[in-house]
This record gives sequence, structure tokens and C-alpha cells, in this order.
Amino acid sequence: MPRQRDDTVYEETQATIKAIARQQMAEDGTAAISLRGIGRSMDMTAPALYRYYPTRDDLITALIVDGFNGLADALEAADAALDTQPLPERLFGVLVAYRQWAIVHRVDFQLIYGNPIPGFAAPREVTVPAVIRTFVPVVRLMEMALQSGALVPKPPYDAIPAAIEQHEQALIAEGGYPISALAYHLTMIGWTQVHGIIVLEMYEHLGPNVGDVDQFYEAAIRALLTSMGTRW
Amino acid sequence: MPRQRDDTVYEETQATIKAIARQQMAEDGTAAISLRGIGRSMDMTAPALYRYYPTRDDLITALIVDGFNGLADALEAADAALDTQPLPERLFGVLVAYRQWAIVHRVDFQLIYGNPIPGFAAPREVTVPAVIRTFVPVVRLMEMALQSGALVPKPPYDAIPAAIEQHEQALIAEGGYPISALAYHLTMIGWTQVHGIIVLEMYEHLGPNVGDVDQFYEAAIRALLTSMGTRW
DNA sequence: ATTGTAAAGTAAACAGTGATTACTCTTTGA
DNA sequence: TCAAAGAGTAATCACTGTTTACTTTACAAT
Repeated sequence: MPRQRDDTVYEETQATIKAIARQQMAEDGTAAISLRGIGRSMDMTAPALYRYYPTRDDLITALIVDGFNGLADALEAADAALDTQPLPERLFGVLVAYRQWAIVHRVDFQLIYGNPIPGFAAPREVTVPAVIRTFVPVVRLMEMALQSGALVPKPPYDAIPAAIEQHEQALIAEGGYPISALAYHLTMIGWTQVHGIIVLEMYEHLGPNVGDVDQFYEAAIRALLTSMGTRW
Repeated sequence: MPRQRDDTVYEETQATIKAIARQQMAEDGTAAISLRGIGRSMDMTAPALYRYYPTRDDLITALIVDGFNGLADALEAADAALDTQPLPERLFGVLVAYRQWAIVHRVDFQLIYGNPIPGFAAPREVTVPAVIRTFVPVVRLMEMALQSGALVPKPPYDAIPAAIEQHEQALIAEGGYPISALAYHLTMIGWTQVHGIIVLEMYEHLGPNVGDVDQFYEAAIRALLTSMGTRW
């Protein structure tokens, strides 16, 4: 609607709105995003915000996209920071960074991977590519480990059910990634394991059962990578 | 407050309220529980519901407790139904039942393991024991498998980090369960894996990536059990 | 310098929400 | 028979997202 003389102040206002929304979430949970509350915090009335986001769901969608990108950035940064390490440790380190980001950015993680709002669900055409970006660093390291012999797939992790391999292969071809189906598949398994621990931890279900979640996480991930055939 | 002459009609009304709340959730998601809406559906005004649940959060807590018990019941039923099967298949079958319940009772699962409402979190003193009940069947089968030799723990799944073993051992002693720390620990790992797949599937993140989630789940669980040392 | 136009913001209102209070029936046990 | 307690209601408070109609502000071109 706007976009004429001063684009930057418009975008700055959008950024301010998102920042305050994030702050509200951090204080009172993902569902606490309130347009009227945001308005109050920046000396504006609620309807004025509609000049910047046509609806509350659009604001939330914007926050979700930011969240995915933040996670992807963190993983890429961890990957880059560990580039002198041997491949298995690098892969492990990126997975540790994954959980680290989730814990530090608690509500963002809940927002992007949880059940943020009433009937609201972010449009898949925006989330699916965003999700893919978050495990590109992982799947790439996995592929490198496979090719370099740092990971020699060991039964039962040396095979993929036919129907799934076909689907994964199609996705890889579609995206044009230089990746084997096995690297992709092992990443999916690792991803689900990582995610399960983080989610249970986040909602206070895991801590009471294992005590030190840090140690549990690292042990579980190392065990999984080992059982896949990682040579440390 | 009540509890005098006619307890049963009081409890029936409570049950009706919960049933309608569940129906509302099923239609419009976990956050769609509205006291006024429930009232409308049963020809009552909203304030009248406060005779049965002092606050909306108490109603939700009751629904959560029901949810945990429903899941636990389903697992116990699956366990019982499979009692002629060999132990590994029985364990596998119970884990399949876990996901089955989650998919059939979508919103109940989201309610008990997710982030149901604004700042709301069910009191831990009620959820923790309920959670424990849900994995009693699993941990028992795990112990039986270990003792019978159907599961011979294989590295790296034959050891537990010291601090965690200590915590788990204390929990076991506290509850007085006839269970080894290893059985408990392997259950925790399996639980987190199961949970990760279900949660990602539930919010439409996994399906697009692997296609047939049924197959992915069964393959992943079989692979995990195998790598732990299961003899099928 | 003035004017016209579009962007930015506001006030008021609508239809909801959970929760509380004060009140009225209705049933029942002594 | 009648007081007491249970069950329910109407009215109200303080919120929410959203829409509409209106006003202010600021800039660009005449």
C-alpha cells in the first residue's frame, strides 16, 4: 500500500512492531501477541498497525519466517566456526547449536515448530522452504561425512525403505542439491531425534526424567551418530 | 463446593462440559476452548460453568489429565493385545500404538504435550506422574526384553552417562519400580525419538520431507531398536 | 508559497472473550 | 412447612482483533 517516498521508515516501523511482538512473546508466551499491547508499547493505537500488517496472522507469519531464518543463520554460523574440526565433531557441533538456539530463542522455537495460535497455521508454501534451509547445513555435513569415510553407514542405517527413498530422491532432484538420498535420510532421522528431545525439554517433560538434559542430549546424539557408523 | 445429595448428576455435568470442550478442540484447535461456546452448546450461560470448574485453566487441566490417562490406557490395551507376540514385536507394537493414539487423538496430544494456552502450563505435580504412567508399559517391556535376552544392549547403547544414571536410579528407587536404569534410559531415548517424529508429523513438517510417514516411523523405530541390540 | 493528494494515525464501534458479582429460582432435608 | 443450600442467570468489567469514518501530517508539483 505505501511504498513511495520513504520506504525505510516504513520498514523500520515494521521491524519495531516485530521487535515488540517478540518481547511480548518472551514475557508471556507465544499467544500473548496482542496488537493493542504492541500499540501501547510504541505510543500508537492498534488500528494504526494495520497499515503495516493487514492482519495479526500476517504479523505472526512474518515472525515465523524470521524465526526460521534465525535458526538457519545460527546453524550456518556454527558450521563455519567449526570448519577446522574433524567432520564428525563438526556435525555433532552443529546439532548442539541447533538445541542451543532452541533454548536461547525459546518462544521463537515454539512459534515456528509448535502450535502458535487458535486456528492459525502458517502457509506451507512459506514454511516448507524455510524448514529446508534449516537443515541444509546438516545434510551437507552428512554428505561430506559419507563421502570422506568419516561416516560408513552401518546396518540398519545403510538402507532406506523403497517408497521413502523414492520420495526423498525426488525432492533432492527437484531442488538440485548435490546430495545422496542416504545423507538426506539419515538427516531426517537425526532431525526427528533432536527435535523430540528439544520439544520434551522445552515443555518440562524431559528434565524431571533425566536430570541433566545437556548431558542427555549430547549422549543421545553421539550414540545415534555412532550407531549410524560415525568414526570419531 | 457442591458434593451433597446428588453427586452423580454433578459429575455427569462435569463430563458433559469436558466432552463439549473436546469437541470444540477437535473442530477448531486446542485454543478454541471457550466457556461461552460450551455454555451455548449445552443451553447454559457461561457463569454457570464456574460451578463445575472454578476457572478455565482448571477445565483444561482436567482435560490434560484425561488425555494422559487415555494415552496410557491405549498403550496398556496394545500391550495386552500383543501378549502372544515375541517381546521385540510387542515392544514395537506398543510404540506403534503410541503414534496411533497421537494421530487419532490429535488435539488431545497437542493439549498434553504442547503449548495449549496463553501463559497456561499445567501444574507439574499433576503432569509428571501422568507422563510416567504413559511410559510404564514401554519401560516394562524394555526390562523384560533385557532380562530375557531379546535385547542384548550393544554399544553405544550399553552405557549411560554417570550423572544421568544416578538421577534415573534415584527416580526408580523413589517409585519402587522393578526396573533397571538401562531399561529406563533406553526408554527415554526411544521416547524422545518417537515424540520427535510425531510432533513434526503433527505440524506438517515431516510429511513433505519423507512422504509416507507411516513407513518412516516404523523404519526409524525398528532401526533404533535394532541398533540398541534387539534380536527380532 | 500554495495547494492538492496520499500516507499515517485516531476515535468510535462491533463482536467476541474470561471472569466476577449480585441476584433469583428450585430442590431438598429436617 | 420452611429455611438452607444448590444451580442458574443477568449485568458488568476489562480485555481481544478488526472495521469504518474521520482527521492530521508531510511532501511534490504547480
